[in-house]
Amino acid sequence: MKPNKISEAVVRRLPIYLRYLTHLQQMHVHTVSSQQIGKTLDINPAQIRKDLNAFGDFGKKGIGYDVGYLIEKIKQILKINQEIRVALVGVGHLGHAICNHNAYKRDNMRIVAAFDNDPKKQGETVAGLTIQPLDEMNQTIAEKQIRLAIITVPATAAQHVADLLIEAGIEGILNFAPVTIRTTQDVTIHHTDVTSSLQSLAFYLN
Amino acid sequence: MKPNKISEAVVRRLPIYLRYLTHLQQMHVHTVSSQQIGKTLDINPAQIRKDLNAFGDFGKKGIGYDVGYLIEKIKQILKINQEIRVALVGVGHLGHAICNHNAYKRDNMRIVAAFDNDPKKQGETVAGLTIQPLDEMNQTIAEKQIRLAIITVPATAAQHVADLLIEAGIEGILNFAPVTIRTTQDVTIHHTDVTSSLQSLAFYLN
DNA sequence: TAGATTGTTAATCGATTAACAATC
DNA sequence: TAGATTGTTAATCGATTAACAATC
Repeated sequence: MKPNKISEAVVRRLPIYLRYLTHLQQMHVHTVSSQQIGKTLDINPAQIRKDLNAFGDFGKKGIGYDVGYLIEKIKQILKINQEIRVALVGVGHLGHAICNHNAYKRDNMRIVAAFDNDPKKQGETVAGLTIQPLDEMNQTIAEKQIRLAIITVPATAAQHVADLLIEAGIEGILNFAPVTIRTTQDVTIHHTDVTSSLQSLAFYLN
Repeated sequence: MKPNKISEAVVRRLPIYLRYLTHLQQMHVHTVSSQQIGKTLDINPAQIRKDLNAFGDFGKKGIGYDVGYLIEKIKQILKINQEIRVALVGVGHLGHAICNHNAYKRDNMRIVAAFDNDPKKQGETVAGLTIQPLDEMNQTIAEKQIRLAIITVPATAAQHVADLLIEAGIEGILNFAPVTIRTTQDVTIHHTDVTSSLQSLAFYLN
């Protein structure tokens, strides 16, 4: 693996490659070219070759990429060749949906704890998990070796919840609350918000 | 409004600005500087001024931006100063959550139709909407003047559903299915996928 | 060998940021 | 006036793409 610094754009494309390669594997396709990947995913083939080559020489000139080998390599790069345990905070409609979706899928990102500050929800289960109060976060995150967190609380609570999570040692956060979360710590925070996404779509209306 | 071409990066930031400005308005703040916005949203102030200035001279030198005025301007730019009607296809856990969330919010992006190809779901209601079969899509989209669509069906069905929506005259699609949707038509397609987002987060684990 | 495709450089393109005159 | 802040240019930085030698 070449240790040049990797841009976020590349990191965001890797899961997209992985998803398509996994699909190819299920179709029993053993080899694929950057051109074929590019055509399917609407990405420039040179871009794909450059992205992959930043981590090593995975392809064969004149042949292409071995699907199974490339899947393994990308999983290594993304560090998802091991189970990554995830906590979810805020079991509203969206949190509920994400928990169920995750339980149904079989991949290495596993939600193993769910928290909510509503006493009425605490003790109930979602996707097989008992909903816990926020003050159990520290202990549970340590005990279960949870490294990532998903925030699906209202905007007003999001920063506070993030602070608690970071304090508890979480290394990355995926935030669905419509607010920008900030931190001085070395924690990666990705934002995603349905409303903002829809609003930016509206810009392109004729 | 200056007619230079606007990059997608800018369009994605506009809703973020709008969100914060709306917050300021609720706090009865009347004026704000690019520096203040930048500090809160973790965005370079020069970036913010440049983004906004691409659409007109909205600020006052030495003073800053009038919050209410800027909100109106951004809404105009995003074309959300009118109600935009949205269809949702695929009423699973996620589709359900998005419908409920949208019904609860009071903004101008309104989900007014929900479709699912499962006969058991058809006729049931979600967030006050009767779930309809896919073959009613064409008529409903025309009648209700629906312009955007949210896809929350499984990956295997997503491209087909997108083709139907585009055929029905939809102008933009927000796709939550873990697959890249392609089209030859002039339709904007944005992708968002929880699994991919989590996977890219994992890259930054120590 | 001929055709295909990678790895990689160089060129291009675009986005971000610094800096400052204008001006409130 | 002095301080603050925009609008905007120029500089910088980074990402994408074209092109092609290497080679399977």
